Amino acid sequence: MGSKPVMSVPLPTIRRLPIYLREFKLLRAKGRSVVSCTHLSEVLGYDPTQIRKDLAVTGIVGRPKIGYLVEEIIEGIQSFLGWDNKVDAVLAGAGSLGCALMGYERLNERQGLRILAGFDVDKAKIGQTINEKPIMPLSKMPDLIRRMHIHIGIVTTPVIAAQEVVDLMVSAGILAIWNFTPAPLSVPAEVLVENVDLASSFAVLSARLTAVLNDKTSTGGSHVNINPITNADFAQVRENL
Amino acid sequence: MGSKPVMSVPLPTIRRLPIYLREFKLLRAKGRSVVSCTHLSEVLGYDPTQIRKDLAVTGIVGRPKIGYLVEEIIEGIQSFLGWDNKVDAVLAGAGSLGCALMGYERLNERQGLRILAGFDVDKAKIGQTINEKPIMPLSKMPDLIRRMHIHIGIVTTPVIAAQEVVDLMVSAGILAIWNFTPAPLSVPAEVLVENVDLASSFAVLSARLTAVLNDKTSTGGSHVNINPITNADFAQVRENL
DNA sequence: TAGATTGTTAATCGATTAACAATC
DNA sequence: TAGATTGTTAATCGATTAACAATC
Repeated sequence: MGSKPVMSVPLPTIRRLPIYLREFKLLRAKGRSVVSCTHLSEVLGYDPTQIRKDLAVTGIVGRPKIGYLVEEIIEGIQSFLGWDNKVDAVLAGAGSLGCALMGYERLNERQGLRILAGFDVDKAKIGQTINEKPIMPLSKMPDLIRRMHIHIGIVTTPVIAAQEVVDLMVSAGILAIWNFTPAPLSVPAEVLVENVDLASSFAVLSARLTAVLNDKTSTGGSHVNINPITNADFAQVRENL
Repeated sequence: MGSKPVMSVPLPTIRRLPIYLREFKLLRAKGRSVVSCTHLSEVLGYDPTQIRKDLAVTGIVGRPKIGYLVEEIIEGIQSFLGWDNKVDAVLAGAGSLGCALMGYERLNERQGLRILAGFDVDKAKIGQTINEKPIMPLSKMPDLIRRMHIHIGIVTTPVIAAQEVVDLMVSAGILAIWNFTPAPLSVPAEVLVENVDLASSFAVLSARLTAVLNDKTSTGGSHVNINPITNADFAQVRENL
């Protein structure tokens, strides 16, 4: 409750908190009850001062010479992130990614995100259950959101359907959208959107790898496989089965 | 070829390039042949100056009064990212997320990432094919990486297996790792790692939503559903099937 | 031409890192 | 106590935004 307004907390800090949290839980499992930033810094590769600043947003204070109490800082991070209470969500688009998320128990156990149901327009999917969660017709979604006061909507539809589905979610009262499609969603100012953009992530890997490989070839380095694989190569892959 | 060394290009810029690329392709499909930053700015919500700076890294120059040639800038972005050539990858961990990625044709069509095969230790999965790509025993992975000069490894294993699998990949010659597990991987300095961390992404949504909801309650705002749903609620969900 | 739009240089903003006093 | 570690203030670094001359 005494924590700072979240808007003033740097986004990079928020993104790092789950990484600290995981490490603290790992250390707790190993029986450690106190941990110093020095130690965390070695494991995670972050600057110790940055770690202190990051952890400070939770309101938890460490002890000079000792470090942070593992149990206390775990509670603090979870409370800051809202992961100490279960929160309900709906998911739209029961394709392979959507179903993977519905079956992903860690979201529930660690992050407190409980996906109540998936929604789809595909008759073949409707009626199935994934991880005990039903897949229902999309037409039923707004009513469920309203009746259960659900705040979080997860979008794993084909990109073409994303905006339409989001409009449905928003008008039914959804406040936060976790968007797994590449569509740039338009929502009212008060609705939060967090994008998981695989293309953006892959771009980083790809651009840096391209630069590395170009460097190697231009400096006459080792052999680089520029050409696509041949049919013969593919036959070899199958052979290995 | 004339492009700047990628290390000097800001990471946020690289992450935005695929977003521009998608928009340019959309505009091309609509028959547009030139686009201005002003227009892009309206659609994507970025500052026009930022868009100009971002696009400049590709080496493509726009025309004053006109804007960018759609076809030219598409080529430029793709070339900068290395998406104009197919690149081969292997995937370790054929769980639901791994299989979703193997079946995700857009990675191949848009980003030029061709996943040749998936690897797993589960006998039940080995021998299956996803999207015409075989799932093979993990023990065969290093040999395939070596023989086909594969540079990219995708890690979708359980977190416990991640480091071990990455070690296998690295010693077989993998140069870049796309990590979908929450494990902080340790690799030699020359190996690139890009993490897709669902927990970090959800943390942003979650922390902001928590802050919003706390605000609402403390200012005596509208009803907020704090309590977990009841069994009766769940019965209602099922009823809707 | 006039005006829209570009690329670039300078100013601002925000996050990271360094320096250091406080403290158990 | 002495030394390790904290929290905070100041300095640095990097990204975004503003200002403006160049140009089709």
